[in-house]
Amino acid sequence: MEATFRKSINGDLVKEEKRYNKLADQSNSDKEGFFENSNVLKVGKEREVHEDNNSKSPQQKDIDSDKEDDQLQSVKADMKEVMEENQRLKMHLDRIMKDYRNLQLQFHDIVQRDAEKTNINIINTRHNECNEAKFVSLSLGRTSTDIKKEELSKILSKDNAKEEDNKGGLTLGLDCRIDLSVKTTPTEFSTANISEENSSEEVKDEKGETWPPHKILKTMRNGEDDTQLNPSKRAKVSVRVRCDAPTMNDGCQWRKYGQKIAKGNPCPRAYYRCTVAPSCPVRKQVQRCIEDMSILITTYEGTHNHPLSLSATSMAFTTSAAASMLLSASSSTSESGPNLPATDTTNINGLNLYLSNSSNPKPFYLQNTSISSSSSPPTITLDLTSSSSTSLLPNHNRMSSNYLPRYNSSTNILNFGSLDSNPLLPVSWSNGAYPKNQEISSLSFAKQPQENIFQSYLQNNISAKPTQTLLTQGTIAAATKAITSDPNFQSALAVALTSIIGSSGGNHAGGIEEKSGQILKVTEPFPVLFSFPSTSKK
DNA sequence: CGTCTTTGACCTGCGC
DNA sequence: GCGCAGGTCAAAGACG
Repeated sequence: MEATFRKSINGDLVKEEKRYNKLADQSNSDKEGFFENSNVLKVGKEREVHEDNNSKSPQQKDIDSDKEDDQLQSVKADMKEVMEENQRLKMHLDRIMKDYRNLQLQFHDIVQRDAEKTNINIINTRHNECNEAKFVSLSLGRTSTDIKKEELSKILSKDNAKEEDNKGGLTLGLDCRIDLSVKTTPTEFSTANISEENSSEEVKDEKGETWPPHKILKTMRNGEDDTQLNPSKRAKVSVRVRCDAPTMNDGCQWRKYGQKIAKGNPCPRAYYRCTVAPSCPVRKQVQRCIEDMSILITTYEGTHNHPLSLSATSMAFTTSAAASMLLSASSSTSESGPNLPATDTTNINGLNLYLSNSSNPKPFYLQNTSISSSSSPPTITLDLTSSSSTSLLPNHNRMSSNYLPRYNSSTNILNFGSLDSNPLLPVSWSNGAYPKNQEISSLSFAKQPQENIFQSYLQNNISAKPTQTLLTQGTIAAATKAITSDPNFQSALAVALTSIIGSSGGNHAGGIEEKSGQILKVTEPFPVLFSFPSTSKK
């Protein structure tokens, strides 16, 4: 960024210098031209000059010399202006560079401090392994590893190096890695940590040889631990959208690696692997809905270990938010016992959600195997096929419609922003409501004011105080508490969920209303995982 | 020629 | 142990 920044600033300076030089040249050429012409007049066309001089009156000569003086004066004035402007720009550049360095130093300090605290927390946590701990990962698609203190500077320097290489490409800097990679209890989101470890593993071996993805996967399979083998700890996020294209544009690059005819659906299921980074473990399955061929079901699994584009980040964010709810619900409901029928209505952290089996998909449902003792991984499905998703809670229609992702079938792009947002920029990380003079404001890349619940919530509750608490475990707890206790978030989430459920035809929502007496009111805090659920290998 | 897709073979987990 | 189904691999072909 610094390099890019320098380039742009320097570019301006160079332009100014060019302009200056041009003016200088012009003035010189004017002068030279004047003298040249004079010479020509004197030497080449002596006769003419003679005649000319003779033909000109003394008054005309004075007028000519006045004109030349005026020209010279104006050119000199221009040069002076340009030089002053150049000086101003240079001073501006210096000031900006100074600010940038200060910010960089501050960030470095914070990361270092957090690493120290994290290490302390890890030690404490290991002493209290029997105690359950709730985790929140705020990695927005990228995930974290147990970053050692000394590695931080490397990472920073690497990032800087990348930025040096990255010519003008903006990278979303919200990938601050938070992780507490400790031995986890069964209720913790260990899969996320595992995938993070895997995903962030060096793609190169000791010899510096780059491994192809399949080799990495094989290695990962050999070295994995038990939790990764446990399918009940994997979580998948399915997204149902109406889409005519073979696959929807979610901002990532995918490579198809397989296709199968699954039982019960004549439409083949396609398997895609994320190719943005060679070691990225994220996969997705794409299959047409048997009931409605226009509906495309995309199932995401795994955690991206690389920076994401804005639109991909949006998808990662939304799906991981859904996954977090699923995992939260999973861990919560599993405590109530494994004998609950899979289609039972279960109160999960205050959220009344219908659980169902995969053969009978509902517009929004949890497929919770920890309840049904099924072997399939838990899956959460987001149904984006309904156009009007705000049949309930009319007072919140505008909010919920803005908070819900929409799929634009014409552009084949999933849009997580507001209705009037640019479809090419599904999520803007800036917001008109965002307080100015916050350090995080430097992370704003888009300019459309939006009312996306997640982004605004992040901005208000997490991003707004990045230097103080975001990277500490205390912060994590605080953020979890803030997220889950904030009535705005709760109501917005309730609206979003209600909208999804309500859009399905009212039966389920009605059931919720009847049974709970209140629509999807979040009554208890639940852990939030802002990253993809992990990929678990066989 | 490199990249991507296709597709049959293979592997693995699970139920019987 | 066997068969089935889901998931993955990798060779071959297509494509730009």
